[in-house]
Amino acid sequence: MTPPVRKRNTWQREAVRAALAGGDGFVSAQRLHATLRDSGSPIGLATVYRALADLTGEGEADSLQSPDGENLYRACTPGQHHHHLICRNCGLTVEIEADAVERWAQSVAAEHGFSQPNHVVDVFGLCANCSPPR
Amino acid sequence: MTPPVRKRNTWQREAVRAALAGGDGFVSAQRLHATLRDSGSPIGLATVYRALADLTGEGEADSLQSPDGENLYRACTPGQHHHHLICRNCGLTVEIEADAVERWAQSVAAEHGFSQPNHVVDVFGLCANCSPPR
DNA sequence: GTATCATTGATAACGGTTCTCATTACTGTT
DNA sequence: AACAGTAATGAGAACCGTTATCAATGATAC
Repeated sequence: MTPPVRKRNTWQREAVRAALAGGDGFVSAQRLHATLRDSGSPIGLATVYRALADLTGEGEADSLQSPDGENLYRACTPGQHHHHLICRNCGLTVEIEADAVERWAQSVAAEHGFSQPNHVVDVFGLCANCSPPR
Repeated sequence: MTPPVRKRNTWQREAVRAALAGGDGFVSAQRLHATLRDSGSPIGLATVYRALADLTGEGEADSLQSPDGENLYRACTPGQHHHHLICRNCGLTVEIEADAVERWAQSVAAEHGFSQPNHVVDVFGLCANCSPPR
């Protein structure tokens, strides 16, 4: 029914996907753009934003808000839902299991008559390396 | 040692505190400013931001980021740590106990060598009134 | 090859927040 | 009560991340 042409394959989109997959922790769109530019890609900033939004929508990337209002992105196994432990100094990210929290969010929401719970559960801290010596 | 003059009492600061205490759910700084202005206060926007930042720092207000990047504020009993269940349609807010989550965040952080966990745990959803009929 | 139309990218616009700096006014002292 | 010192204020500019605009480009179907 729907014509086969929905999304076109462009090297730009692929470059963003690759750059995201290559990175370790969460990256901001701007940082990703800078990285790509430094690697020689003449990709535009707007395109990076668009690609990231698409990837997030398709479940190929995970996004979250840093405490200072930036949107951060990270490659992510599709469809899988999990949370993160992020070092607020170096950006190191650990994916964490949160089944318990998952259930808790659901039940707490239901308990108060809320539907479609969209929880935000992320822990920012200092990783072992970045923790103060004492 | 430190001179007794640290913070001055101004009607502006008090007005912000009062407006915050009067409100029900979370409010954005801009909305709070508009409300104050509508009530006749000639208070400036920058001052509202400063007052909110101060109140948050002193633990008299709670702040969180809405999913679209705004900072929201709410009066809060000092020193008490809790989380929120927020209706993403009407803004209704319910304070929720999260002892379990609290402990979970601590242990998960410690488990991975992280210190000073600063967790973000908030649940956005649709309250009973705003939920779709079916 | 050609036509179509999603995608791109430079730049402008936008919205929230912070900064600047001259002015105001709270505070402790005289 | 008047004063001096100095936080605090406020209008507007500056900032920063993000989104919209729109002409040019190029991937895809035929």
